[in-house]
Amino acid sequence: MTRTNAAPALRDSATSDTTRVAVSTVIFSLRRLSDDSAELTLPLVRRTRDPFEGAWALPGGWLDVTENLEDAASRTLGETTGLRASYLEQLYAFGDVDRSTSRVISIVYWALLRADEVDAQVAAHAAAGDAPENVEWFPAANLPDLAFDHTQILEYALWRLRNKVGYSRIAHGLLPDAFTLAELREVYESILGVRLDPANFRRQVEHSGTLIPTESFRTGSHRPARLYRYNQDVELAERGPLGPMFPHESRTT
Amino acid sequence: MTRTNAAPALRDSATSDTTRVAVSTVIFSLRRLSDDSAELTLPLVRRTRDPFEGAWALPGGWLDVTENLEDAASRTLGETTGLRASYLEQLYAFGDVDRSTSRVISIVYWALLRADEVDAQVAAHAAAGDAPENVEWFPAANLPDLAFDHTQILEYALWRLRNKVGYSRIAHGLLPDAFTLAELREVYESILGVRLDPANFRRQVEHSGTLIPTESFRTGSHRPARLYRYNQDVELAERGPLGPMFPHESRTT
DNA sequence: GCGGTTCTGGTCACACTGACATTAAGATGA
DNA sequence: TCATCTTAATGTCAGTGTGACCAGAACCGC
Repeated sequence: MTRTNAAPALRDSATSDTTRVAVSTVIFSLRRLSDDSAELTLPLVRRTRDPFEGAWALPGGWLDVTENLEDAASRTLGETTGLRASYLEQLYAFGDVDRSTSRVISIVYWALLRADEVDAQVAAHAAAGDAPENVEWFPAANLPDLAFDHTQILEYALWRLRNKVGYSRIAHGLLPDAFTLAELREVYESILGVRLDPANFRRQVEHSGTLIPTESFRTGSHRPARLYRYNQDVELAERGPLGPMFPHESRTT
Repeated sequence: MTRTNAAPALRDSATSDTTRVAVSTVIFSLRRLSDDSAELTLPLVRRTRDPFEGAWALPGGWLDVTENLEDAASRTLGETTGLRASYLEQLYAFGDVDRSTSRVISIVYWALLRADEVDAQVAAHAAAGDAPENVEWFPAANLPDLAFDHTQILEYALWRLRNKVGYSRIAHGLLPDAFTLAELREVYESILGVRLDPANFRRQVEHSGTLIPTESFRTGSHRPARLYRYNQDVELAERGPLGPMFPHESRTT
């Protein structure tokens, strides 16, 4: 768990003239703020090797010859966060000649983690005092300078996330099994950076057929809100002929 | 012009255990049929080397260490067709371990070629008798068996094209500078495989602000149709932070 | 009980769209 | 010459989805 690879690291920057392939992942989750609003966050890894040593970078690593691209993304995602993604999609292949000191093709994925799982994991690490070295969560709206072209990569990932949230159901990937409509709406609001009308939001999302109402309610300081579950029969996002996201698993979860 | 590379060819299938990077491109254009309808077509390259020798494959080749990904796609596209793409976009990076006899990562692009330029090029080759060896155009609806996983790649490219045609202006990439609304509608119809109402189509596309009416008309067997030009101020497709498609060029065309 | 806040359901106007009717304008053939 | 055919272009109408907004329901804390 404590072993983490910062992507595009170079063993040997000058000698080799071959092209190497790295896989990195932009990992999104939500963090609850003190004022009870939510904020988009993502984990970064501090580089420990030569180019950009000490700088923050996307989690990732070299592609193993015997490893599928998506598996590499899942693996490094697990190594940095200890979790499994609720959504994982290829973002883009970056391969400009001058993006690193040697020729590196970075195949970048982006992922969503359930906010509750991240909170639990972080709390567990804090309790045990074994928080992973060199990994830190940053608010997506306020990032440090990043190594290589990772700033542009992240910008593009954010753009894709904001776009996709508008025409798919990926927002559910940040929430636990059961959630209120207000919580779901808050996900949209923190990703898009806008405020949505609660009544209209309810109408749309209820009418979409992706939610299953439960008989439970979330009780708070005000009128209790009904809890909903996500309809597992509906894909989080249409992927076309690339098929379902995790064909290796049974869909019984 | 006659030199063509079929993508993922292997010099040596067994010995090397390194990962190699290839760039392939799915090239779409339109062909006018005898019944005066239009058909989506694409060029394929016949493989001349060991794995899948003799089979049809996507145009492409190995990535040069000193070459950007998009440049490699442009280059092989030019080598197979002798033309420049009016639209070029990265499709996906395919990298499953078992997709070839050795480990090959294929970064696939897809492109649109103007139908008139393709027609002119094909006619010129026919006249000069120097038609490129091992290159043939196939209707997208009726393709032969392809080498490697290229059939799935092509299916995905078609899916992306059909999707994108619905929310962007890429259809213009298949047409010459001036065109009638009926011709533009025909592009949509042959890509989507549906028939569109001429009146409603006109309303939508006119209202979108991407067309500039000219004072010329196309005269045929019936009432002449006004010719339109594409509004160059509008991008064919929104690309987000990846920026404009060809930042190297001036936009004065 | 009362005020405050959120949840939930509803109304209304507006924009967009699909279906369809109608006129304009040229080509063709009797 | 002129009726007919076909496509171009404009217009109408009903149904749908959406943003803005209102109002009652339900609970908390005082």
